[in-house]
Amino acid sequence: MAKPEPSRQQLDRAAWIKAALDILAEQGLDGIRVEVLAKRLKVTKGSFYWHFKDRRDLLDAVLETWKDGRIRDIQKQTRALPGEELPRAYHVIEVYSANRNRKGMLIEIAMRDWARRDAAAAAVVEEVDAARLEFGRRGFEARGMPPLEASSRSLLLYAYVFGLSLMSCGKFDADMDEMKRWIADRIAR
Amino acid sequence: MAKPEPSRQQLDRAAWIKAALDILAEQGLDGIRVEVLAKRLKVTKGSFYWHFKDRRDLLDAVLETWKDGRIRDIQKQTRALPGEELPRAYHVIEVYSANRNRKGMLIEIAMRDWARRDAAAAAVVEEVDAARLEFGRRGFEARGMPPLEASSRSLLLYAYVFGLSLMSCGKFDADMDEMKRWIADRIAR
DNA sequence: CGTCTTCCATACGGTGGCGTATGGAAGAAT
DNA sequence: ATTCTTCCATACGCCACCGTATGGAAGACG
Repeated sequence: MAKPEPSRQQLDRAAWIKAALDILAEQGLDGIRVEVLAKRLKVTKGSFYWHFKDRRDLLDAVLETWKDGRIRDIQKQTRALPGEELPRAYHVIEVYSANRNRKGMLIEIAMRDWARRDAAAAAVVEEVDAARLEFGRRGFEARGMPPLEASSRSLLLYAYVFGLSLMSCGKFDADMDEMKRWIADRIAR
Repeated sequence: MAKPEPSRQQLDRAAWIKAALDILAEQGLDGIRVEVLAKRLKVTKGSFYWHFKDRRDLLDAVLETWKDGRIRDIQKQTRALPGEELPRAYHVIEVYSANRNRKGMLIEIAMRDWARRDAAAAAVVEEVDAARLEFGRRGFEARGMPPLEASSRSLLLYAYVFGLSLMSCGKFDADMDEMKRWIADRIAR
């Protein structure tokens, strides 16, 4: 009565997409192989080709799933702290530049590497980026900044955050936390 | 008398490495396939396995070649504009965020994607990043900034530059040039 | 002129991955 | 209980790629 399909653990498209996103974070696009996913899900590819037309079908589903999640995240953040634009900017920097949300950042990178070679992926990434930049721009404008400055700060914020995620700045400096705080102030204040 | 090997066009390791770097920019690490490179160089893999032990041998050579080139670039820039630290910072931003040097930026991304999966690549990227951050830090310190601020600005500069390269900011805003100038001022001034 | 070294071509076996075809198990429907 | 539908297993052909083995061309060298 509770679940719609409680009886036996059957795989659906969502399970394959989730596994594909895991691999995407671990190994990038070229790691998403049908037979590898099947082994990981402990089934055979007979199951895969039941739920998906082919590998490309899965990849498109992965793109859509990721895009929807990112857009939803933005909307959720917009509702979470209405009117509190400055803390929100710090929150974005904190979330994306920390080591938690590591898997999310790995997917971000893999997505952008994917976008270099695939038009569909490029379109999705562009859409997500545009939404984020617009979200940031509105936040800065709400604090009374002129449009150019607001757009610039928003671009600087996201470029910094993504750039930081692919600089292996492991042991550059022990004062990394203080540096990050200085930078956050420089971007948001 | 001029060239050491002028007689007939023979391939050496450098030719294979250059082709590998081309593919790396176009398709990423997984595009570097022995037989694909051979076809592109219009030879067979018999040649490849004469010059290289195996595919891994080529990949290591690619890493070394790229690292040496990046380090050399830094040293060249240090000599080019001695004492002119502020123009130098703007120059870095200009070179790395423009659409020229596109291939170089593509390799940067591919390199960092590679570093996620390969310890040797991670070590090389970390070395290059450390050198660049140190180069930037010295520039800001030479302008009289305290160490923490100099390090932070340097980190912000490179994170922004690399982040920008993987944001498909194609049509975000028509005033991209003005925004880039605003950001450059914010980072360097 | 013959031999040696350098460099590449050819041919082969092996692996991993894609997509298809077909059969079968197990619950749902009647 | 029989049939139908859903979901997965098995088996197959195909291709791309890796690495090896071996032969051969062409200049260097005596």
